[in-house]
Amino acid sequence: MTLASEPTDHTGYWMRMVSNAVSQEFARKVSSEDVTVAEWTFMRALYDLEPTPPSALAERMGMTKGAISKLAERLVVKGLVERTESQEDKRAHSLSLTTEGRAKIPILASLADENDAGFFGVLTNDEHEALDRILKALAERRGLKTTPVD
Amino acid sequence: MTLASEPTDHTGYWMRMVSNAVSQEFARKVSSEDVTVAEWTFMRALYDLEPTPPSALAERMGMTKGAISKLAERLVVKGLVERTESQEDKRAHSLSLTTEGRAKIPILASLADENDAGFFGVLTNDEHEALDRILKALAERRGLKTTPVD
DNA sequence: GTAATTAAGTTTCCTAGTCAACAATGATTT
DNA sequence: AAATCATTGTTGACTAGGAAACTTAATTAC
Repeated sequence: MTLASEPTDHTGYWMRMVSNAVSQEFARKVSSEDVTVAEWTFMRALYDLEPTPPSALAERMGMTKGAISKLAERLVVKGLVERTESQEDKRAHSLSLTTEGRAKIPILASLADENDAGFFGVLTNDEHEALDRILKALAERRGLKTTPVD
Repeated sequence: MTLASEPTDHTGYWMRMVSNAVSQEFARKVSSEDVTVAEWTFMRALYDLEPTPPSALAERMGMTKGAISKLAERLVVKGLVERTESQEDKRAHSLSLTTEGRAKIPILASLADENDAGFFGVLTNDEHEALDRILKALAERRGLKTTPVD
């Protein structure tokens, strides 16, 4: 017997290898639009939810409120997101995409489509379908829910 | 038609969600041994290669030499890794596990085994085998090679 | 109706990477 | 043998996120 199992014996090893590669390739693509993957994830969530308080984004993205606060600030500085003060609750505010931010959504979305199609295009249809099915089953059975950022 | 595809339409989305969950769970487990995932990956690579120059680890782990330099330093401080000056080349040195570091390998390896088995244990054998097969095919066909850290 | 508690966001400090500049040494050219 | 060029590893400036302290405002308890 050996003292230590091989890392390559683990599904998690291959999972991370592939996942990192997809993300890195996507990061490279979105950087052409001067946006990071986290920023895209944020904007895409906002597109579905706007106007929404930062706390909802934190929940959805599985990030701390501190991280969301800084991420939002970066996007405000870039002119892609704007804050609106709440009248009922003076502590709170809501976030929305600016016109410029909203205009970027379809562009970034098609980069995301392209990236996924390109990366997983080396699989046969059967393989691709099986992979999707198994990943979704895993997420379901393990009760995963937050939108992955990195 | 919609302006933007759903993130959940992408295989990469589910991939990241699952991969992040495995990593986070593993990070929690290894922290009980006062080690980070990057540190474990480093030590496990060293276990196979020692004594080896930092540059080889950087290559294997897909990290910059700067990152490796700092990671090695942290492990030296923890007493898990040691440096040996090279005689032929005064710029170079090689890294090895200390006795203490080597003693941790089987412990951490079994945490890794446990983590993988536990996480993917919700899959049927057929699903698990299919997942492994497809991930390896993907890595192969896309020419991926570095040991994933995070 | 005031005090204590809870909630929303921000800020500070910390960790862990990248990238690029660097010092020191070694290799190559001429 | 000197000058140039390449390589090894470290350092410093910067980025991005987490944890927890903090500020301000709202809610609850009494």
